[in-house]
Parts: sequence; structure tokens; C-alpha cells
Amino acid sequence: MSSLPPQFFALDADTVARGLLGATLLFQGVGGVIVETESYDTADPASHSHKGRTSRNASMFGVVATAYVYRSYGIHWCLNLVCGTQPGGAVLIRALHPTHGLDVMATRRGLDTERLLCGGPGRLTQALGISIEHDGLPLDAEPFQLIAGAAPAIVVVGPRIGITKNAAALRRFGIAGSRWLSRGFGREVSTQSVPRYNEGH
DNA sequence: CCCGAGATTGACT
DNA sequence: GTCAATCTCGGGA
Repeated sequence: MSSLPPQFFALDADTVARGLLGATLLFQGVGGVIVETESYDTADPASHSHKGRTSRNASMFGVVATAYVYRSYGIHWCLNLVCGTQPGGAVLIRALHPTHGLDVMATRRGLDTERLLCGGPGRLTQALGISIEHDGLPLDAEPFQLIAGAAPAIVVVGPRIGITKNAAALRRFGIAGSRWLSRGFGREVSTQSVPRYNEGH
């Protein structure tokens, strides 16, 4: 069981978003395998960081390998991992394959069907108990734990969900065939494999 | 100051 | 398929 090296998060957001697929994300021991991500950076009009720093997105401009947690639609929390070659980059964690603490997640989620425990950015923060209190925390220390895992054989790529600016950019990444994705990917399939940070345990 | 848009979700027709 | 819930931000009055 190996942690993701800190320098991994200094790579560009697209590479990090791909490379996180297959890794295990735990929060206080609860979580699962990352199966879906999206990448953002300051050059991207869809990114919260595009128009500069505000009180909400401040942690996006902090050091890499920390969490950026923001409130979505006034109701939900969304978890990003800060990364990039320049300040202002992040990867949104959109879905997990739940493997640790399923009972805790089910309680927090209100006895949902298993597939909806962690499938969706708002759902997974609720299942793991992540909120604004955890904004800015480092990812290599409790309560977070990030463990490298087996690289997926095939990564699917497509447009990001729920955005209108720069909507055509192919910056959503998923493990092909996973039943834990928040939504399907249509036909845009990439056979590119991920970089080397996901060697098997 | 007011108001619309937004990296969402769940309830409902 | 439609729609409301309810924070944060930014643009216009």
C-alpha cells in the first residue's frame, strides 16, 4: 500500500485527473476507489479560479496536495484536490467505488441504494462526511488518506457535467465500464493509459 | 442593493 | 421529462 507522491500533484490538472483513477480515497477510514474526475485550471473559463481569487476559492490558490471544498448550489459540498503546474488548478472528485465503511456511508446517505452512495460529487462528500471544515487540509495526513492502486486498463474521456462555459472541453475522465460512474460517457472513448503513479499495491 | 447563474440532487408529473 | 432547495459570486441599478 503506497501513498501518492506529493510531486504527482505538481503535474498539470489533466494528468492528475487521469492518474487519480484507480487510487483509493479515504476520509476517516471511509471511502473507496476513485472512478471519475474532472480537471480545472485558471486558463479554463469553467474553473472557479478563472477570474481570480475569492474567499470561496482561496484554497485553489494554495499549495498542491490539499483539499478545495466548496458549496455547490447552496446545498451540497464538492471535493477537489488542488494540483497543477501553476496556482489555481484542481481536480473535482465526481465518483467513488465504495469499498470502506459502507454502513457508515449508508447511514449518512439515508439508506440509499448502494450505487448512489458515492456516485456524484455531492453524494460522495455526504457519504464521507466532508464539508467546508475540511477545506485546505493536506491530503497526505489524517483525516485524509490517498492510496495508489491498479491503473485502469481503459480511461474514458468526455465533456464535463453541468457546465456551460468551455463546455466542449474533454476534461472529464472515468474508468471504462465502471458501474460506479455518476453518469455514462457516451462514445468518447480513449484508450490512453494513465501515468505511472498507479502501480498495483 | 438586487438579482440571476451556478462544477447538484431528489422529488415529482 | 420538470422543478425547487439555498449559498456565493459578479454584474448592473
